[in-house]
Amino acid sequence: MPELPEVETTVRGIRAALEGRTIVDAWFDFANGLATPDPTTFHARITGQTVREVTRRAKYIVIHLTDATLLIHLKMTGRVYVVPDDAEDYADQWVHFRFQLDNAQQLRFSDSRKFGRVYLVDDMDEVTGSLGPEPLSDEFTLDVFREAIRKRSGIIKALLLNQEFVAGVGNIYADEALHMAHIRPKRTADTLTDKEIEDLWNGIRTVLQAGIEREGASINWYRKPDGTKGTAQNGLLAYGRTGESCKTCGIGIIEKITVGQRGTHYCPSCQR
DNA sequence: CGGACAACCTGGCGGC
DNA sequence: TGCCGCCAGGTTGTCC
Repeated sequence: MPELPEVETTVRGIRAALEGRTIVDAWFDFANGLATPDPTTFHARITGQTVREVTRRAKYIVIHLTDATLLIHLKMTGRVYVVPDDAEDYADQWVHFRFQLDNAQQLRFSDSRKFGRVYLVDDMDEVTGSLGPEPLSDEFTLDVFREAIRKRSGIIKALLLNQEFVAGVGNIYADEALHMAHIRPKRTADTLTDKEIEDLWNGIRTVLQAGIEREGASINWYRKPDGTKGTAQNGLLAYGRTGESCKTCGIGIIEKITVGQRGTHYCPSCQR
């Protein structure tokens, strides 16, 4: 489910309810969901810590505590939300982690497929250290992107999904960025012209920014922390539009193929 | 470096 | 209605 725009929307949605609160207890029922540390250490350590700040790095929710950092990765079906202790939510049926706050509210982590992971570490770099640049940051300049592309030879879509190359792009926004840049997903990085690299750099930033402005794409599982849907799915031009007419050129019909084991959508007419 | 593939899990949907 | 196979927004590890 969640890519950079969905995680950013989630972070913005839980920030106010978490910052300044103290975690007084923690509960979970799926041990594999706790990546680190071991359950006993986790419970003992997180209890009593206060939330200083809530941020995002790539697709990770980063909760900075008094003396540690809690990271949550939503993977495909994760949702997090903060609600009163006695509140009931549709997604509760898949809740595997609860963090009890000091104001009779809980941070809940729901995840039907159980792919999501929780980390409690001294330094977030232990988890996020190998990630590539944040595509919407000032550091991610066209020059930086061009130089990085020039060192690569692999299939461009797979490269966009490689979190060590660019952090936060997932299957939806990779397809959308390539569509916007008129580049076929199976092209290899070493065939891209300078113009195409620039268009792709623009495309990545544009589709991610648009995704944030629309508060994420709710195609299937993703919901904002308040339980409602984002609207980015309404603005997609390639992803999920198999068999439909291309809105960009008005000529092609969107095709679906497989690239690197992922469903991939593109217009054979205007993506070359 | 890179590509193919299996694993991790469950739910929803289309087809028969 | 029921069952079956397939698909899914992500990542990691293995093998070649």
